[in-house]
Amino acid sequence: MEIFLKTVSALNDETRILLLRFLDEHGECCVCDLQNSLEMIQSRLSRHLKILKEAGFLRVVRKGTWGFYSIRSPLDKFRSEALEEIRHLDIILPPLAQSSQTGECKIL
Amino acid sequence: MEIFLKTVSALNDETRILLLRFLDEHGECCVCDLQNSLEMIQSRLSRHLKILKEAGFLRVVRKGTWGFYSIRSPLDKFRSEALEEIRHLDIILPPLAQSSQTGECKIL
DNA sequence: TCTATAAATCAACATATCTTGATATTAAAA
DNA sequence: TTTTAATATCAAGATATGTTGATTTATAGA
Repeated sequence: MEIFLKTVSALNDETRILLLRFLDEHGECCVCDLQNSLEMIQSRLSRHLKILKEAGFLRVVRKGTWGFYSIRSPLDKFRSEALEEIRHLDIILPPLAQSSQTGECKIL
Repeated sequence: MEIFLKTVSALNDETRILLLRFLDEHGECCVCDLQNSLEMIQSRLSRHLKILKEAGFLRVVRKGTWGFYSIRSPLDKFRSEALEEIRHLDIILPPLAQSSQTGECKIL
């Protein structure tokens, strides 16, 4: 029950749905690219990434001070059904701002 | 997005998960049987039934002053996946108290 | 070691959701 | 028509969740 509720409550937020959709579309992203792309302040983003990770949707790979988040794979049946559902929502996805690659990443 | 969020937020509550599981197990039930079976006060039950109905999980048939709730059928893919998930949670289901049939239904 | 950057966590406030008890609505029965 | 039973809705308080700005942690580089 707890795990199911954790999974469901992770889905129960517009910001997190957008995050899942964005990572599904663009693949692995570092936090600062997500900040730039989604114009979201850092603490907010970090919070939602953590919730999605702990609900089993995301994985993180750390490289130095950077954190790279991506959709966990494989997802179990229910989570991948949920993701499939999210794929079909009509969400306006902002483009990926790859400031991490251009070296212009100076948040704040 | 709105519909998906409504569906998900309907699932995001232990009481409603129990209700779905109970109705899935026992089939159509009237509100007062649910009250007796689940030992839940009336306003609380009524609220959760409404949320589940408006999220597309339940249907109601009225017969006089009675309301009979059941799992809506057919459910779309995501909702039936969710229900399937709920079926496999280990929830202790109270037995169905059919006070409506024995005529002993006098709530409060 | 000292500094700077990326990311996580904390504290305070705002908003949403759940619970309960009280009241309103509706339909059947007297 | 009046009463009663079943259900729905409302109002108030308690708890949970989201947002922001400030602080902390951790790592790379000077």
